[in-house]
Amino acid sequence: MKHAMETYQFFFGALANPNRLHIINTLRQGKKNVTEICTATGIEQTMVSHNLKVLEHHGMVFREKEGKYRYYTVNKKTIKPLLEFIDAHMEEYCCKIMGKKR
Amino acid sequence: MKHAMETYQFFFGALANPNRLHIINTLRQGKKNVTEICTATGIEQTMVSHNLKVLEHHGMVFREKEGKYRYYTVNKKTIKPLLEFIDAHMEEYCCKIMGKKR
DNA sequence: TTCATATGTGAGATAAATATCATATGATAT
DNA sequence: ATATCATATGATATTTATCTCACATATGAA
Repeated sequence: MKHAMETYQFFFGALANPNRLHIINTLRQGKKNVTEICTATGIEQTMVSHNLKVLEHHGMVFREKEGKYRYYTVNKKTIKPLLEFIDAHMEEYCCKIMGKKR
Repeated sequence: MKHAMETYQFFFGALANPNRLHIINTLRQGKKNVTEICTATGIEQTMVSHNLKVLEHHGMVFREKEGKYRYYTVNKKTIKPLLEFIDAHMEEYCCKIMGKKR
């Protein structure tokens, strides 16, 4: 059943990256344009653009044009419950693993 | 807030891999030992062992010893709702993306 | 139109994850 | 004790993802 599982690889692959998670996290505070994301996260602009493209393609963020700016918002309907679900999983099955490596 | 996000990278990193997803999928049918996982998935034994180790470390599967066999079970409490949640996300935000690349 | 600011894209360089191989350990049977 | 089957581990080879750089496009201002 490799086929059905490809969907999940697609999904998880989008989120298994520190820069993308950092961007998602900063967008949880509210919508931001690319430059604002850069200053908030300290990530270089072209890297931010590359990663925003991935996130948008995976439905994790949305984009809206405003003049010369592109404002991005996080997909709260997906991200919020997902992160909460993971918190619960980690609490129950991986308590005290983080803090060490991997 | 890179710190809080590391947890999520840890979590997603465990699942963003085709072999590990393949193993998880085959374990959904019921518990299997390593050799059974190999034949069911077609993945080489050492690769299966390496990946099972990762999955166990992340609380995605559990292991129980039975004589010379090690039986693995999937963490249904996490995996089942997670995959269903992703199905819903994909349906709503990524419909018709899969089938193409990435 | 020309310039400055904002953002996006492609390609090569770099880093990280995965696969493979050789071998180790552990258990049961002979 | 030895042989065999089951599983695990470590090191290197290979693949894949990420980062960086040079440049492209787009918008609004001067």
